[in-house]
Parts: sequence; C-alpha cells; structure tokens
Amino acid sequence: MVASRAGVSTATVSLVANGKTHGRVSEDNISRVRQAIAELGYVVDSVGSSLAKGVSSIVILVAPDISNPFFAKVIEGVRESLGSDFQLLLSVTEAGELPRADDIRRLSALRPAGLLVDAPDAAFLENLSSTGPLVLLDAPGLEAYAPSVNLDVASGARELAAHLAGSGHRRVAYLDSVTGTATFAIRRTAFLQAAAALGMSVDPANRIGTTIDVGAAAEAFAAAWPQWQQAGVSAVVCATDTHAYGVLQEARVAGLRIPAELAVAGFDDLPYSATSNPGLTSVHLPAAQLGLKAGEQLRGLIEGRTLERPQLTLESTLVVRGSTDRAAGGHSGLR
Amino acid sequence: MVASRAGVSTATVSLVANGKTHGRVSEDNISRVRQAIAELGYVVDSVGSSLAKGVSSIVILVAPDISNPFFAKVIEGVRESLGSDFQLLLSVTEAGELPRADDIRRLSALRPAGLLVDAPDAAFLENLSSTGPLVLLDAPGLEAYAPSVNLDVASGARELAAHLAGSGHRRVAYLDSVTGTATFAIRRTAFLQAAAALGMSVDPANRIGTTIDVGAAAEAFAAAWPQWQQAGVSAVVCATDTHAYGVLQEARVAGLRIPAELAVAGFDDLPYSATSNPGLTSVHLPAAQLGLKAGEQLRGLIEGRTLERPQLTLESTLVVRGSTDRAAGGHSGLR
DNA sequence: CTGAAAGCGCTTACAG
DNA sequence: CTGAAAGCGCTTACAG
Repeated sequence: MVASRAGVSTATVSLVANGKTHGRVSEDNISRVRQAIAELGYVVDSVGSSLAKGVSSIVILVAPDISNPFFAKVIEGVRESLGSDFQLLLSVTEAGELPRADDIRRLSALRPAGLLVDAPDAAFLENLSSTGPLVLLDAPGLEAYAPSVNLDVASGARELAAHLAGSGHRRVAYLDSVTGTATFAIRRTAFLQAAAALGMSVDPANRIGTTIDVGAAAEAFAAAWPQWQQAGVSAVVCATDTHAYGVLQEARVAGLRIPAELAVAGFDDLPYSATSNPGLTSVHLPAAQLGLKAGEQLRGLIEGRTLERPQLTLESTLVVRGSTDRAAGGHSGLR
Repeated sequence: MVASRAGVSTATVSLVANGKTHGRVSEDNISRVRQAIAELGYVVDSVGSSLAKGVSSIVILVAPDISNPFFAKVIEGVRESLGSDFQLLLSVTEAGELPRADDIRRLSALRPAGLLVDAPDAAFLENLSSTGPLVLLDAPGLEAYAPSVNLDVASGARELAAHLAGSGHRRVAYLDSVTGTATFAIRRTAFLQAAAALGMSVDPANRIGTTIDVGAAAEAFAAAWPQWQQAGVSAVVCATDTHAYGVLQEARVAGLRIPAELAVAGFDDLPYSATSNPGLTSVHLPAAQLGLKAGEQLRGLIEGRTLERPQLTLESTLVVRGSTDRAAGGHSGLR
C-alpha cells in the first residue's frame, strides 16, 4: 500500500481512512496520513475492504419499475439519506419484474451493506434468504417481513371522495389497475367506502380495469363511456394518473367538457399532471419522502441501531386541479 | 470452503466453478464437485473472487436520465447482451447529471468488469480516469474517447423532411431542446438542411427552444403560435416527442385540427406516441438495439477481443402516424 | 499510540 | 489431473 510510504504502517493508514482514530492514533500521524492520502489520491479499495469486513458499502435498491417518474423521486430521496457513505446501485430487472431467486443470490454475493426493496410481493420476500439489513418500500400488508415505509393512500382516497361529493357528484365510475399490487386494492376500497358514506354510488357495473398504460386506459374508457353516460356518471376516479391520461385523451377526442360534463381524478400526482390541460386532480404521494425515510431506516439498521419505529406511514394529500374543479384553473391555453 | 468437503481441494472447486476444467480436471471430479455445489446451493463469493482476480463481475451503467421510457428500452438491450455473467448495476445520480469525479473513483474502487456510459459530455470523459473496458452510448462526436454505439438521427430527420415536403408543407416551425447535447444539434441541422433542399422554409424566427418538458413546450408553443400561424406555418417539428406532447396538448385546447391545420412530428418514438390521439409521427430510435450493441461491444472488450468495428451507428426510421397524415389514422375516439 | 500478523474467500502459477 | 501455497488489498484483534 503506497500510502503507507508516508511514514506509518498499513494498520495505521486503515485506522485513519476509516475514521477509527479515537484514542488509537496520534494527531501527528493522523495528519501525516491524511496528507499522504490526499497527495496520492488514494481511495480505499472497496473489494479488499469488503472482504476483510465481510460487508461492502453497496446498497442495492431493488424495484420492479424503474422507468417511472414517480420512482425517480423515490431514488432522489434514497440518495439524499444515504449520502456518499454508500454506493447506491439499482438492480435492473425486466420491466415490471422483481429479481428471481438466483439474481438475488448473486446480488447477495456482492455483500451489500443493505437492501431496499420497492413494491415487493410476499413470494419474493419468502425467497429472499438475505440476512442483512433490509427495508421495504410501499409494501402494505408485508410489514411482518421487515421494517417498511408505506404510503397512506387511503387518507388521500377519502379526501378525494369528500372533494367529489362536495362538488355535487352522485354517480362515479372507477377505472382500476389490473395488477394485483396491494396499493390498488387499498385505493379502491378506501375510495368506495368513503364514497358510500358520503352518498355517492359507484355501481359495480361502472368499475373497469386495465394495465397501467395510457392507450389501454383510453380504449377501455372509450368502450365504457356510452354506458356510464347513460347511467348518469359525472366523475371517474382512476387508480393511477397514467390511467387518467388515457381518459383525458379520449374525452378530448369526444369533445367532452372537463370537468363540466365529466370530472377526472387519479392517484400518484405525476409531474405531467400539473402541466396537463386541464391539470389533473390527483392524490399526491410523497415519493421523495418515501425514499428518504427508507434510506434513513436502512442506515439505522446498518449501523446496528434498533429502530424506534420500524413501521412508518407517510400521508397522502389531495391536489385539486382543473380536471375536477373549474375554479382551480391551471393555464388556459392559447393567449 | 464447505464445497471442498465433497472430496477435492478448493483449487479444483474453483476450477470447476469457473469452467476452466478443460484438460485440468477429471470428469469424475467435475461431476462430484458439480453435485456438491448444487446440494449446498453454493454461489462463488464475488468479493473474494474479485479480489483474487483483480476485477469483479459488475458492469456499471452510468446515465444522466434513467427515468425515461426510452432509457428503459436501452437497459433491456444491455441486459440481454450481458446475460447473467455480469451484474448490471445502474449508477444513480441526480436527475440529468453525470456522476462527479469522486463518484467515479468510488465506482472504480468496485473494480467493475466494465463501464457503459450513456450520453456523456467531453468534460466527463476527460475526468474519467478509469482504465477498464468502456463503451459509450449515444455520444456523437466523442468517438475519440472510446468505442461507441451511436444513433443515426440524421437519416430519420431527412426522412421526416421528405415526408412533410411530400405532404405539401412549405413553411415549417422547429421546436428545439435547449440542452446542449450533440444529438439535438444533429437533429436540427439534418432536418433544416434536408428541408431547404426540398424547398421548405424554416424561418429562423420560427425556431424556438425549451427544456424537455411537456409544460414548458406547451407554453412556448402557445406563445409562438399566433406568429407562426400568421407566417403560414403548417407543420411543426419537435426535437423530442416530449416537446411534441406539449404542442398537441395546446393545439387541442385551441381547437386546432391536427393534422389539417397543423402537422406535428417529434423524435424518439416514445411508447405514448403510438397511443396518443392522434398518434404522433416520430423518428424512431432503436433504443433496445442501442443497449444490445453496446453490451456486446463491452463484452468483447472485457473478453480481451479487439473490436472489429469499434464505432457502430444504428439507423433511425420515420414512423408516420395521424399527427401528420390523416390516412395514417390511429384509433379514432369514442365508438 | 503503534506495528507485525492473521485472516476475509477466492484464484492461479507451481510442483508433483 | 491434483493439491499445497502464495497472494489479491484490506481490517482487526493482539502484543508491545
């Protein structure tokens, strides 16, 4: 080790590089080593270090859907809380898939300092034989497996129901997501329950579902609308903003006035929802916070702390825009 | 090492695990070791292996913009070509940023088998002191730094110009991206040149630019349209599909008939462009191929081969849809 | 406070 | 064809 040529043993260099000098290295040596490190641009070889320590400085983030503006925010939050002490690396799988058992084994062979898993299912967690620090994101109902950070989508769903009821809507349609993720069941159930309590009816016949895809949602809406219209539906709630974009698209084609003839709302509050015309009313989910908190929890675990609150839930809030509220406006087209 | 308990030395196990048995291990031992490996679910510890070999099985993909449907396709291609011999990990940076020098040093300390860098700039490559296998993606003009796989956006731009000229357009506007990336200069230059050759005018006054953002593009178009209209502009070409979505959005609000009163086209052919209404005419870029070829080139480098063709260029092609061609149709709204 | 030494889990000449 | 041994770059008891 070249750095040791600046006066001391490799052991001392290691101590300094790891900040474990307290009461073990003289001030004199500390500064001498620091200078040598700076001069040589030395960076601790993480492979050697990992082998000796039994663990690396890599944190692996596993997620089924990385190409998603919502997820980009989550990542930002994770980065912020993890800082530069850890290398955040994204596990890349086929779109919409979680890594398979042998992928996981290979990832474990990297000896990551910790694992962050977004939107897992029970089967995945069952297989996950990893023993290291683990935090789940957006895994409602799976709290038994590991500390997790969840989103309280139900509260936002109730706010949305109240908003629509307050705007005078009485018959509402629901455009669901067909993926079996727990969050969608929660969104639907919470909304339906609150709607019923507020005197709005969501006829089972007026509930449909598609994949999370603008085109699919658009087609499904186009096919369903005549019937919904006949049934007196004046508002449609979509399980995701992506579904809602499909509805907005078809509604424009059909010349439907929004929100006068049809109010539209979604969940997620994706960036595009703020700039679309009309703006899309949506249940805002704190993506960056989700990442941030998950990162903090994982740090705690890595540092061997016991988490005071292993289960965290973040609030969702309704953002009202032009798609349900004429007054909410948004920018209004050509000037 | 537990696996060696199945009869032989660790050296033999290592040989089998690495497939270096040719003429060095007896058939007998090979199968005995294989069985032991299977029984114990043994996976080579990549940290120990990396240290001994001096290189890991990690391939790091560095990119400024991971939350982009186009990029998701690129990743798919990379995965396919890299297979399971390498761990593909995404370096996560702030949105739109490439990693800084010390990030890179830390990544290098992981001893990656290779590096894939998407859309870099010269400054980044200057700093990149990494010595290992390196392949650039979408880095026109930077071929001097490393083997690269590029996109021939110019040919698509020329096709687009021919298509618009053939549809009778004479005055065209251009909505550019303001980020300095080389690809945008190429898109613009190629289109303008071909347009001029075909007798279409793109008045400098009818060229504007915004960030890659639907809202920003929508506003800019809204502000510019009155003048464009007065100037007789009948088509607008956008540097990205994202820009075009903004134009389509505002055009709908204004009640502009598309493509009759205004034809709109973009670059990238994002998934949404196929399902929007009208569908968006766009220059298709082979994202998955880009990733696939880059992965193949990197593999070659890692395996010590000399690349027969270190510089690859993939063709772009025009996809004509309803936004420029009434006949191209697309699905047509409520049935 | 300091350094020599063992060991992390592998791979690879090397001698047999 | 096979195994003992050295070594990859670090960290961490341990003895001083």
